[in-house]
Amino acid sequence: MTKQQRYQFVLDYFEKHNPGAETELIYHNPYQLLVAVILSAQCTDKRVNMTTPAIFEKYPDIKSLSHAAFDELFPLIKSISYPNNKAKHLIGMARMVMEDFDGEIPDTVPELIKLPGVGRKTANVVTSVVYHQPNMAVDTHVFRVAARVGLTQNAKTPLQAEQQLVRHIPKEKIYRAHHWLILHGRYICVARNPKCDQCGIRKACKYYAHLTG
DNA sequence: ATCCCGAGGG
DNA sequence: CCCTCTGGAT
Repeated sequence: MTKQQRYQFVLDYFEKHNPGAETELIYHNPYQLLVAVILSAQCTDKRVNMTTPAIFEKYPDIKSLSHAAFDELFPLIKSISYPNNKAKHLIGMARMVMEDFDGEIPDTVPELIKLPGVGRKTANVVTSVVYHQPNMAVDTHVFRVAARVGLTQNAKTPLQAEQQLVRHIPKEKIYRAHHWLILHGRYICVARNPKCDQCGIRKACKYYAHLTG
C-alpha cells in the first residue's frame, strides 16, 4: 500500500465511522478556548470543563485575567495538573496579550507561541479551531498513532510529524483528522498494548502488518 | 502503576 | 535532548 493509499483509507474510514463527538473543551470565544487549552495539558477535558466556568465568571475577558492575583486564581485550578505553572502562565499570557497585542488574542502560530504557556500544540489548536487555519496540532496521541499507522515516517519531533501530516491531508479535513487521531489513540491505538483486534484501520497500518508478519 | 489533547527550562 | 511541574481517575 502506498503512502497516498494509506492516507486515503484512513481518512475515508474515519469519515464514515466518525469516532464521534466526545467530551470536548467547552468555550464560547477565542479567549475561553485559549484558556481551556492551556489548562488541558496532561489533564482530561472533562476536568478542565469543571474548572473553567468559575474562571470565566471571575475573569470574563483577557483584561480582567491580566489583572488577576495569583492567590485568587490558583484555588480555581488547583484540582488540575500543574496548577502552579498554569496559574502563572494564564496571568502572564493575559498580560502579554494586553501589552503586546492590544488586547486581541493573536491569530498566527508564531505570535501565539510567544505567549507564556502556549506552545506549538496549543497554538495549532487555537488557530485551527477559532481561525479555521489548516494547522495540525500534534499531541502525544497524534504523534503515536500517525507513526504506528505509517502516516508519518521517521518523525522524531511533533513538528516533523506535523509537517508530514499537513502535507498529505486535505486542508478542510485537517482539524477533523486531528480529532480522529486523538480519539483513535485514546481508545483503540493506546500507548501500551494497542487494541488491534478492534481497530478498523489495521489493514492500512504498518504496525499491524509488522505484528502479523 | 499509569494515563490524561504539554510547556518551559537546563 | 531530558527533566520538572504535579492532581485526579482508573
